[in-house]
Amino acid sequence: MPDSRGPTPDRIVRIAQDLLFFAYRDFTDAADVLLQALGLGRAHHRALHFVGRNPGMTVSALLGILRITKQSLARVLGDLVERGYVAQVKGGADRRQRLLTLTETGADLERRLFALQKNCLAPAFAQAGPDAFAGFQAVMRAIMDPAARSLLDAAPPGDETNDVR
Amino acid sequence: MPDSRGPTPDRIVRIAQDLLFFAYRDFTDAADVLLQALGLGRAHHRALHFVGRNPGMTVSALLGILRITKQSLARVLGDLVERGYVAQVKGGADRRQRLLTLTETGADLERRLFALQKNCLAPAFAQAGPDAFAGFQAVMRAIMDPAARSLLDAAPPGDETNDVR
DNA sequence: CTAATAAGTCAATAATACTGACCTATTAAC
DNA sequence: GTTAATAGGTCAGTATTATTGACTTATTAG
Repeated sequence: MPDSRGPTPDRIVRIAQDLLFFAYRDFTDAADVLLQALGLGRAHHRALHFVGRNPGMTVSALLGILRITKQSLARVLGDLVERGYVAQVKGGADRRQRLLTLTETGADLERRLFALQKNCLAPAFAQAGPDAFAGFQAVMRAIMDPAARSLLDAAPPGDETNDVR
Repeated sequence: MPDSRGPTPDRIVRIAQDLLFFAYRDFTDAADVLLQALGLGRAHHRALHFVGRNPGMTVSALLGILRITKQSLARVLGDLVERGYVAQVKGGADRRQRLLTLTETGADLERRLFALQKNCLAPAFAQAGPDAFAGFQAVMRAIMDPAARSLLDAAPPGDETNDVR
């Protein structure tokens, strides 16, 4: 008799491993041309992205998201501040904190990097359709650490300076 | 009047950036404990994974998938061969080729690493449901390079030694 | 006043990757 | 059959991103 069951659980996980590797590889590759032209790396892009998404965030919060050490972040953040992409201001409530924001130049760079990744992602979502995107979102959220999930839920909608209104 | 349109395209791309970062971060983290205990890194895991998925593949094919240089792969592959996880045999049709396969020890290690990632992924898929997985797959496939997509389609189903039959 | 916390810093090291140059064995093309 | 291209390997030097460990400065909290 034919096997009427769908793919086995292991098959599904195998497929997902491949999907995650290739999609992430090509997603991150998208911004590399611009980064390389500026002498920046992916670590800089990640920091720029999360500061842009969470203006006024603390250094600790950024460390928690990136899951790297303070010393690793120091180099990256130092570069970004030195080049005028990121600004640090003392916290109002807690003056030990250095709240991170993008400068205008930084926001501008982030938008250009965003545009490159949008070129990669937007056509994919358009082709797959809204239902597929909803499934994608549900799966990706379920894969990630619960802490990251609630972090996304708590995050402000963020500026949408790229949107045409 | 309320805005009846869904999220703007830019909003969707912003969300996807976060989803890709966090899901990939936690997916890759899952196998780290075992890798570290063995003194191996993620690069070793990636090589082991793709050789396991494509037994008898050429070195060139692996380089094309990983998108690293021959010299970078040399270290990783050298470690794996030296430790008896990967075997190289001369190609039959083209004897310049060194076809890559996992040894029994290598397949065993790969299964243990697989189990760790399965712990991360399988519950997520179970929770999200089969329709969500289909959407996830459609989106991830659309994100990746067409070459990678056809590579997945061409790939053999792979052994499923982990499956309970 | 003392503890803990937020952040920064110096130094050494590891993992992963790169460029460039060069070599061997084998296959393919003329 | 000589030549050119290909598959793979190797040596040397360097860059990026990350680590551990030790220590310092502000500032806040108990």
